[in-house]
Amino acid sequence: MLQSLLGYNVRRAQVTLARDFQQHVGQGKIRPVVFCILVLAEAQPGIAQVELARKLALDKASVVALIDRLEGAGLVERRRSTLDRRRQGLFVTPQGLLRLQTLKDEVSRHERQFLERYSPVEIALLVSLLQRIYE
Amino acid sequence: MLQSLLGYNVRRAQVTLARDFQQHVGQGKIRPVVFCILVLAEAQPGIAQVELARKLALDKASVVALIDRLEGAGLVERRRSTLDRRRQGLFVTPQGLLRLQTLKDEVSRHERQFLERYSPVEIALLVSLLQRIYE
DNA sequence: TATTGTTATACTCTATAACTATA
DNA sequence: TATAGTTATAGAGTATAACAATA
Repeated sequence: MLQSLLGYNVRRAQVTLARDFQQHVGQGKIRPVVFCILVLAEAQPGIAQVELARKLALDKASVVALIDRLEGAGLVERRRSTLDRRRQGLFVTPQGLLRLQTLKDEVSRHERQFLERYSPVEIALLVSLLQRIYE
Repeated sequence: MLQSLLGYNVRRAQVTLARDFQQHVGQGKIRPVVFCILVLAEAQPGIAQVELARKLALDKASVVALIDRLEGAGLVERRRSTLDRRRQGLFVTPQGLLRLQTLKDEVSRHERQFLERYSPVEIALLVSLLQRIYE
């Protein structure tokens, strides 16, 4: 009966993926959300923290704490925007880019373990069905 | 690029479902995990706490805390097994059964909001694809 | 007035480790 | 020795509220 609930199945899948991520990515020190921040900042240098919060469905205050640690580790830096001085654009440092490359490889290996269980069509389908939940 | 990651999509879906659950079930006081415990205890009266932990992918110590609160609210009770005196079987109280019925209705309404977005075939497919991740 | 970022704070959720009582 | 349950504890992860600076 539990197995028929969408919420139960999504939660079990999420827990499984999160634990495997922790075991195989960044020696357990990089969380999925932090990885996402790095990826987004690389794709869109100078991205605002509010926008990260929106894209990751977090409160902006939570994002601040995450970036504090990333900045402390020298992987990103904040730069005040000259156009809108309220904004602190986020940039991945050269060291961060290097680290990100390693992380991406680890994430790929981690994901592959699960993607292997599907055909390409099934993966595309699964992703698109999941997006219908949160989009 | 993030959108192509299985982990990202599952996480976003899970967060969306969990927030909606909190808004629509048990006045925000019942968490998904707690609901699951009630359902499992109803389906299998006297179920052991270790087994709940296993089925919900939690540590047994975490289950103890959850059941403490359920017991405090009078929704379940522990009864020492006479066959194996280490075991504390879990039983839903009459009051708990009443409450569970309400919760089930609320969960159904909550789930329906999302299930509406799919055809029956798609739902079955989504669930079966998700199970391949955690089974 | 609204928005960006920040700080301080508190709460929830979970695991770990060490323990007991039973087996 | 192993298992079921418990306690104490600590560490995450997050949100809320109040604030400063800027628009």
